Amino acid sequence: MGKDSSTRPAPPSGRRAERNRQAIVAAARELFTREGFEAGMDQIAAEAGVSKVTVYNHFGSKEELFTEVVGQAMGEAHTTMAELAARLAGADDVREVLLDTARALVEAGTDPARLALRNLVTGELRRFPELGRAYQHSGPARSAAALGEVLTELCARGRLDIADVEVAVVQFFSLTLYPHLIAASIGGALPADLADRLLRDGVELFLQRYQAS
Amino acid sequence: MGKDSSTRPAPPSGRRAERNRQAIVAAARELFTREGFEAGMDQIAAEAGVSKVTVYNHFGSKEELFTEVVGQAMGEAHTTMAELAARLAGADDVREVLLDTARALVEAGTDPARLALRNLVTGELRRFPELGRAYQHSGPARSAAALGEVLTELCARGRLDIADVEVAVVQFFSLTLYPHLIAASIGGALPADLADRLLRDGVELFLQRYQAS
DNA sequence: TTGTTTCTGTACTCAAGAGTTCAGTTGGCG
DNA sequence: CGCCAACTGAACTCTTGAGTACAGAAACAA
Repeated sequence: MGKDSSTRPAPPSGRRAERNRQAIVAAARELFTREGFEAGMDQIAAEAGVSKVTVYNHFGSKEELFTEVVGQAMGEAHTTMAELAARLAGADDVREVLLDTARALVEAGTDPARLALRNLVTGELRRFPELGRAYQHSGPARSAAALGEVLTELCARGRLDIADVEVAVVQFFSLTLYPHLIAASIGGALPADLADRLLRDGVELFLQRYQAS
Repeated sequence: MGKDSSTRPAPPSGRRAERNRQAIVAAARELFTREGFEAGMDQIAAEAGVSKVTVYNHFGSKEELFTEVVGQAMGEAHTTMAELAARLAGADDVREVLLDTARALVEAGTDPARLALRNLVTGELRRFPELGRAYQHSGPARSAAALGEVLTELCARGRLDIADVEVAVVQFFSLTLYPHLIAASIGGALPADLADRLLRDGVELFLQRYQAS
């Protein structure tokens, strides 16, 4: 009967509505990554070229909008790693491809927009506890799983010899990507030359341990 | 001449004032780490058992108080690493001591209060850009330098053989501490058994590469 | 003791920003 | 065309929290 008081009116639909929705999320993403969660709804609405009321028609609250933004960014993040893993799986020269993978991983992982979002999630963990878990699950965890499968595959094909794949996966991330994330988490960045040595040496270290003899 | 309009009245001095100052910083630290920068000044004053006005007599603003809290925590953080490095320097059995060092490092680095503060700094980077640099400089950078010296020393004594000490230092941190920091930065924690394998295996990996032959 | 500094408690100002209201407009679908 | 859902814009409410004012009490120093 009539309107359910616990259900808010369905979000707008239609051509225009869809356009607006996209614009809002894009604007929100832009502003959140640039100014943090402090970015104002008025500001976001303005940037999206839309009235504030429209924003609230699409997303019931700021929290909801933020969740949408972060959620959207996650899918993209994992895509990268999935592609990398695919390329790695068919490798002939493991060293070569592992180096490429590491390079691409670092490049993707140090993209300023992505880093800003990462740090944003970190900072708003208290406000969005679920978001941390979601981020973990649909980002890092899936990437780790993907890399794990590939490493297992490479073991089966006799290119690598890894006793504890779970550990090896973490080590690979640790030796390549993590130093950058750590630096970025306090607003810094690794000097280019150190980053380069770290990358080469990291892959070397990894192979020295796990390359099939 | 009288009072300089650009200079605020000197902070209170005296026995009682000192006691209060301590209490305020302690309370602020407690509340900031527990509730983030959103913790209210009223709340802090109450926790310190002091009037809000008193807080403002000692620290001109919330920003100032926050800076004081973080600054204070930094000194302590480095102390740990300095001690570890000292113990490591005189090592006979490098493997053994390296393992201990790693264990202690992880233990210290995963202390909830410290992690909370780390993540807090990450989240407030936009508000306090200097703080990131200060944190970097007086925490990680000093610790890295300390470990670097020790590794160099161990090379000189023929226990290790490291070509690029700067890289080796980062690798050591990466293989032991960083996975924990990364997990914590999105609100997670490594499963105990994985953490354990990671630690042992990390040290092994490190030694396999750098132990003098 | 006496004078000064510091502290208390309460009540206040002020600014910012989330979310709402509403009367009126516009885009798009049948 | 003609209707309705979606949108505008501007003014408005409410909450929250930083920082202040002030008059009186307590500590402390000389």
